[in-house]
Amino acid sequence: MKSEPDVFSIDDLKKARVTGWEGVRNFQARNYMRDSMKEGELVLFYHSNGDPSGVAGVAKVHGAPIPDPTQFQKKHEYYDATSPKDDPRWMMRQVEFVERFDAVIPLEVLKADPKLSGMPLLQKGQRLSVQTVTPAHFARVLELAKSKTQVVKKGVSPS
DNA sequence: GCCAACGTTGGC
DNA sequence: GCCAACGTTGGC
Repeated sequence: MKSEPDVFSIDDLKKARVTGWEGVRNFQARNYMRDSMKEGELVLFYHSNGDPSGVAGVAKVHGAPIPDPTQFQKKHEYYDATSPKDDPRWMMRQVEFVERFDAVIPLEVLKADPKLSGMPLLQKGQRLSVQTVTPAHFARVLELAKSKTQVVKKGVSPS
């Protein structure tokens, strides 16, 4: 699941502990949340438009699908006048904080890893904010998160 | 800020 | 049902 860290970061999730994944207005992403996710499943938390962009931690699916409340809030930027109250168009999941990685695993590192080849996140042009991860890819990302030999991006000073 | 890639909308 | 126009995403 992707979020812009300026808007909602892994640290924000840690503070909140549980949050509703509001604002998804893409049908495929909605379908993944509504139909594919199972309660208790783990989620990679991805920072998009980050510095760097990459996987920042792990969350897990909390509870059943529920209607995204913002679709009915007139003043809200995610308001959708066409969504019927008795049959909400936009369903979301709640996610619970699990883990914050010591460092974001940069997109560049993910792309360079042969074991992650074919991962949907890494496909050119994909923009889905919610997408699938295979168990093997998931395990590999966790491995990278634990690895001390993680490639350090050139030109980034240590802090 | 730029721009490629993509989803959605709406005219026909 | 096609497709141009438009808006958005997100890396860079």
